[in-house]
Amino acid sequence: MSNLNPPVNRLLAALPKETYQYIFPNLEYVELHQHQVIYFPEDRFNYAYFPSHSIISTVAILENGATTEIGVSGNEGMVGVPIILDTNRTSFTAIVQVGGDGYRIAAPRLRQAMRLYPELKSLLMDYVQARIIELGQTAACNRFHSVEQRFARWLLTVSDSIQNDRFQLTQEFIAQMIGVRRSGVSEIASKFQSQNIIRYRRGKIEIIAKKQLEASACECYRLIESEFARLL
Amino acid sequence: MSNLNPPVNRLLAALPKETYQYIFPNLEYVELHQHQVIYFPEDRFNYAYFPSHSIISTVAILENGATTEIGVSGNEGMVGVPIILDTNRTSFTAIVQVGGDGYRIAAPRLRQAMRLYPELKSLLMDYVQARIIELGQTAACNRFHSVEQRFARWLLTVSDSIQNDRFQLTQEFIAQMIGVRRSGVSEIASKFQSQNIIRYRRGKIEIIAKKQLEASACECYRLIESEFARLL
DNA sequence: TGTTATATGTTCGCTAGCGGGCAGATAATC
DNA sequence: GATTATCTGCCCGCTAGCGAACATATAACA
Repeated sequence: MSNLNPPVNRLLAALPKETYQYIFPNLEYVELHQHQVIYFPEDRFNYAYFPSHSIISTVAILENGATTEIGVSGNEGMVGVPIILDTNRTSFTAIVQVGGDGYRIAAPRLRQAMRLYPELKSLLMDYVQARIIELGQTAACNRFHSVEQRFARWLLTVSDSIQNDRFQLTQEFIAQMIGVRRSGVSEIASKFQSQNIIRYRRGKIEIIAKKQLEASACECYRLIESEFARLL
Repeated sequence: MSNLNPPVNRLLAALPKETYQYIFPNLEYVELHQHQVIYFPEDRFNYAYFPSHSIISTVAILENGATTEIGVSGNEGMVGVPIILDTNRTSFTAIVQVGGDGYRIAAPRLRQAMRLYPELKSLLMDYVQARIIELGQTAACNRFHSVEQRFARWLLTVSDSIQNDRFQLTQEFIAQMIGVRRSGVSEIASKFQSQNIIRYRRGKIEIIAKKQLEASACECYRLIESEFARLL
C-alpha cells in the first residue's frame, strides 16, 4: 500500500538534525488503515501521530449525525494538538482518510521531548497556530464558499498532503468531509471530469490539471497551504 | 458606560491567589470602544487583552469582504492566543463588539509570567484548547445550522460573556458576525420579538426569555459554553 | 459464473437564504 | 424645529443545495 519513499514526516524533518535524531528512536512505525478511528470525542490522547504516507482527518460530528472536516493532517503535520497543549481532551473525531503509514509517539514522551528541546516545542506551537488559522478559515469557508470551490480546495489539500496526484476515496466519504450530499459531490466530480481536470472511477481519483483545479478552488486553499509551507 | 462591578476577568480570577497577585500589577486598565480594532491580520501582537465589561470578537474577512465571527472573548477569556503560543502572528481581525473596559499586558511580560508560573501557563493552554473546540464547532455550525439557530446561539453567548441581558448592537453588526444579510437578522429578530423572547429597538437588545432562546439555539451553544465553564 | 454489495449517475420538488432595493421610523445634529 | 444620518421592516425574484428516491455500473465473492 505505502511506497516507502523519502517523505517520512516533513514537520519532524523541519527540526534541527540533533533534535530530530533524539526524537526519531522514540517513534513507533505504524500502519494506518483507511477509516480507522484514531480517537473519538472525549478519548484520552495516548499517542501523537505523525503521518508519513497517509492522511488523518479531524472531523466534527453534530447531534443529527452530520459531519464535516475541520482539519487535515498529512505528512506536513500531526494529530494530537491537545498533547502539545498538555490538555489531553477534545470533542472531535480523528479518522484515517487515506490509508498508509506513519509514526506515533506516546504522549508523555512527546511532552518530555518538548521540555528537552525548545526547537521542538516552538515548532509544535507554530504548528498549533497554523492549525488554528486553518480552522478559522474553514469556518468562514463553510459559511461562504460553494460546493464546487470547497471540493476543489479539498482535492488539492489531499493531494498536497500525500504528495501524490492519485488517491482512493469514494464520493460518499468525500461528501462527509466537506459536509454535503453525496449527489452534490457526484455532480461536481462529473463536471470536473468532463473538463479534464480530474479522472475518477469507483473510489480512485486522479488530478490531471492541478492549475485548473486551483482556479476552481477558493482562496482558502492558498492561504492555508502557505501557512503550512511557512512551517517547513 | 462600564459599571465597575465584581467581574474583572474570570479567566484570570481562576488563578491561584499568589499567581493572580503577581500578574495583577502587570495589567494595564484600558477602555475599549465599540468597533475599535484590536488587531488586523498580520499585525504584531504587542498586548494580550483580558476583557472585563466588554467583548472582543475575532472575525475572518474573506477576499470578497464577507465576514464571520470565529471567536468571542468576554470576561471569561482573552485575546492574544498567538502570544500564548509564542508565535505573534495570525490572519484574523479582532474588533471590540461590546464597548467597555478591560486589562492588557505586554506580550513579553505575559510570556515571562507564563515561565514563572506554571499554573498560568497551564490555564492559558487550556484556554487555547477551549478556543480550538469553539472554532471547530463553529465551522460545523456555519455549515449546518440555520440563521435562526445561529442568531439565538450568538445572543446567548454575548449575554453570557458580559453577564448582562442587555447590550447595544445593531442588526447590521450582528449580520456581519453571523455572516448573513442584515435583512435575515431583521426577520428573525422580529420573530423573536413577537414571541416575547427578546425586545429590541435601534441597536438596544434585551433578552427576556433566555430559556426559550436556548431552545431556539443549536447544540453549539451548550457545548462551547460548557467548555469554557470547565476552565473557570 | 452468478450473485450480492458497493459506487456512481441522475432526477425532481422544495426551501432557506441571497442580492438588492425601497420605505418608514427613530436619533442625532444644526 | 428642520435636516440629515442611521436603523429597521419588508418585499421580490432567484438559485444553490437539500432530501429522497431510483437506476445503472462495477467490483467482490460464493
